[in-house]
Amino acid sequence: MSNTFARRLLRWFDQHGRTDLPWQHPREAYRVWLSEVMLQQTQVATVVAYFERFVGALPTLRDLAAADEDTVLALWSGLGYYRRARFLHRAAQLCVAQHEGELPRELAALIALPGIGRSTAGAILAQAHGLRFPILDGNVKRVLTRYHGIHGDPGQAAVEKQLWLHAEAHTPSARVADYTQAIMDLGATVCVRSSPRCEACPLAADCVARRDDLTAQLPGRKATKKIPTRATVMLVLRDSHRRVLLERRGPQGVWSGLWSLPEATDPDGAWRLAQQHARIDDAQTLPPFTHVFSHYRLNIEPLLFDRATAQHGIADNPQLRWCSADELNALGLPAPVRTLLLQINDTH
DNA sequence: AAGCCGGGGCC
DNA sequence: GGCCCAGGCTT
Repeated sequence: MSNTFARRLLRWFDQHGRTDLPWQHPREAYRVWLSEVMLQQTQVATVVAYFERFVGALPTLRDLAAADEDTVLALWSGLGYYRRARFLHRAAQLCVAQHEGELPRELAALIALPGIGRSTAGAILAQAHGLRFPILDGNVKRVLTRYHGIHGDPGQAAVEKQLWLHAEAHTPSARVADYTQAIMDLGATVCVRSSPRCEACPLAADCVARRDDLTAQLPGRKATKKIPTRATVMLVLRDSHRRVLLERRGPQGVWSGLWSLPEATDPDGAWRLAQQHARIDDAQTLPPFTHVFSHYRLNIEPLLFDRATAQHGIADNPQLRWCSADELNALGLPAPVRTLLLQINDTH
């Protein structure tokens, strides 16, 4: 094999690669796909428990396709980027309708499914089927920008195009599944963002960043932009049975499709809204807290309306429901809302 | 090309 | 508090 890059990487993988990840046993398409989607912008250590719970509840693609959306979102709750779960669900249903209940084995057909881009499609083909397709995720971008000494933000189209060419050139035709895992493992455990362990790297001998002492500069970072702050009042309407009123969020915006607390822009609006849903006597202001998203920070002021009496007609609205603490577990809730409700249940 | 979409871990 | 992480979709 003239491909010394892949050969060195595979030799390293045989000694130091990760072989105990749950989606490697068995390494089949549905599990690889699920892991890839969960791992989009979420770290391995966080994903493992979610993955095992998810495949425990929905072991096959057909199980996923047949599940209702609340079940899928509940299994996803806490992972974030909930659109990923909705795409996953829809893609599974498309596979049942169009591909005999299996993921297609063609790149274009995979990319045509919602939530699967070129890199995720490549990972599925390479890992599950041993087909020679490159991937280009955050780990591979870091390894390649350093190895080839490529400057600039890897998110820029021109830089990314260059990286795809390198990724393609390095991918071997044998042991593709192991190679794909190997280059991700190298990025995750050796060629890490800060203080990479170059002394342990099989590619160090001809790595440009290593040679020129540029590992701290590469990969280039995009200019940081400051994020705005928004505010909201969250209504905790609780009845005499300690059930809380939840409202399903719409299809647009953050937390789409999740069950959350009714919201108002200010305390006056909160009172008006609360009175539409229930008869109430008093409100208790709870400590405000901040939740940070990637693109803005949200100041949350919780307002507890205890011993509320539901107005008639609420039960007829499918977007509203009174929930006991037990029922919360079966629903997809935003992480800060889940945390808030657990705290209130403990202390009030 | 830029904006949108969560949450957790780490320093 | 800033930054990053097995990205992809929409505008």
